[in-house]
Amino acid sequence: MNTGKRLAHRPVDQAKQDAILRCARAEFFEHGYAAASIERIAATANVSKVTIYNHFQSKENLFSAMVGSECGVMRGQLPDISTAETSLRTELLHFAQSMMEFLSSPDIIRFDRRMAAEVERHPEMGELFLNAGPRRMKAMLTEMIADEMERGRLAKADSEEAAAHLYGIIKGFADVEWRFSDPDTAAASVKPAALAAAVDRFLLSYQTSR
Amino acid sequence: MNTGKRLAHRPVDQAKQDAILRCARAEFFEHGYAAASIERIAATANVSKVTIYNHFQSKENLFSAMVGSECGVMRGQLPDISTAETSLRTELLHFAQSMMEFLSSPDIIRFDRRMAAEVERHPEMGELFLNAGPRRMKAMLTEMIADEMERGRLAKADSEEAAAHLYGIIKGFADVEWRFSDPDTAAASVKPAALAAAVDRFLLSYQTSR
DNA sequence: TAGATAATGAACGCAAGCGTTTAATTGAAC
DNA sequence: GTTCAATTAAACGCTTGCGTTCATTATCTA
Repeated sequence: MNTGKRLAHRPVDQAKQDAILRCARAEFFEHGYAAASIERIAATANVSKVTIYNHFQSKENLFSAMVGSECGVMRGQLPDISTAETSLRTELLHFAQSMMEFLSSPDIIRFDRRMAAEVERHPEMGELFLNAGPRRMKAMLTEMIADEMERGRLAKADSEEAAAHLYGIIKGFADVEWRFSDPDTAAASVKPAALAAAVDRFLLSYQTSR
Repeated sequence: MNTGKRLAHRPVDQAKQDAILRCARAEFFEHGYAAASIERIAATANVSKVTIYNHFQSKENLFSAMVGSECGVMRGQLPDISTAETSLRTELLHFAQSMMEFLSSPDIIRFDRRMAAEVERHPEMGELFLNAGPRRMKAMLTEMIADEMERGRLAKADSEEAAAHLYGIIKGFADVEWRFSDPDTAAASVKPAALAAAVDRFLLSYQTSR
């Protein structure tokens, strides 16, 4: 029977697959879906156009694959929430810092921009992205805050709501500026003093009274 | 000499101008700059393609004009900050309400998406948009908060920073969800209770102690 | 009514780019 | 070495769409 067993004499070149996805990412990010050119991707990846059509079946498909892969990468880069034993303020500051570093990285900004634009044509990709990024981050943050409430370092309240408040107070207007300015200078606009101020304001309304 | 004096015998049809801009808006919003079609705009606006090229000179130009006009419209729709004599909490609630209504309207969400995507190719339009919308709102909010600090209903602090905190705590994760989901259902997700909670948290850290 | 301008429709040249086909070449597995 | 899928380059048909030209029609002012 030989069910599915590969008897082939030449395996697929995985390096090419990766190169295609990498170059597709760059092309789609720079030009958007419609204006992206498969032929340009092929040229950049040093690959024949036919090879692209053999691996992925269409432009649509290639785009989906790229987004899926990118979401995977993003998942691995989400800011981690420290589990070290420190003061609450230090813990929150650390989160604020790594969250803002993450959100202000040019890659994430460009990805965010493109996804927002393509959602009109591909609503399911919006869901994909939300689940891989923002909602994941929200869940992590909510859990961390719920823990702190349990532990008594934060006043008991709706942890999901508190997570949104912390997230929002840290971001302020920053993300808006980032999305409409040069992504390569975004990270530089993150001021540690502002992060501290935001965290302190959050603590003022959520910290348990002593 | 006849300096600039119009001796013409048939005036430009302003209605057509407007129709073109209106349809251009729809086309650009739905397909993005690259995939938008001048011919489709002409057809939708019941106008000859040549007429479009007579009024605007190129696709680029038409896009710019559309964005400029749209920014003007947006300016006129920004949430107003009440000057009525009410309690601080009521004032802030009113702002929160109208801000969220504004930001969650499908038009604004779609405009935001498209602008973010086109900024890569047209950085100056990002500035245009920022100045017409977000920065304007930030300035209004900052002023309102500075007034309240002056008046003593809010504790003295950096008013710009406080504006960012208020803006952020009200928004929470909402704008992210909006940007990547169906714009037509966004407005429905605004919960008055959540607005009140956000405003109350803001007041907890900024209201003058009594 | 005459003269000038606005608007139209149809066709054109041109470029880009998708997705396919073909014949030829490469290279790992056996 | 033989085998056979993976890969390639080149060309093709096809569609879309920009921006232009031209002859024609509509509409306003004087």
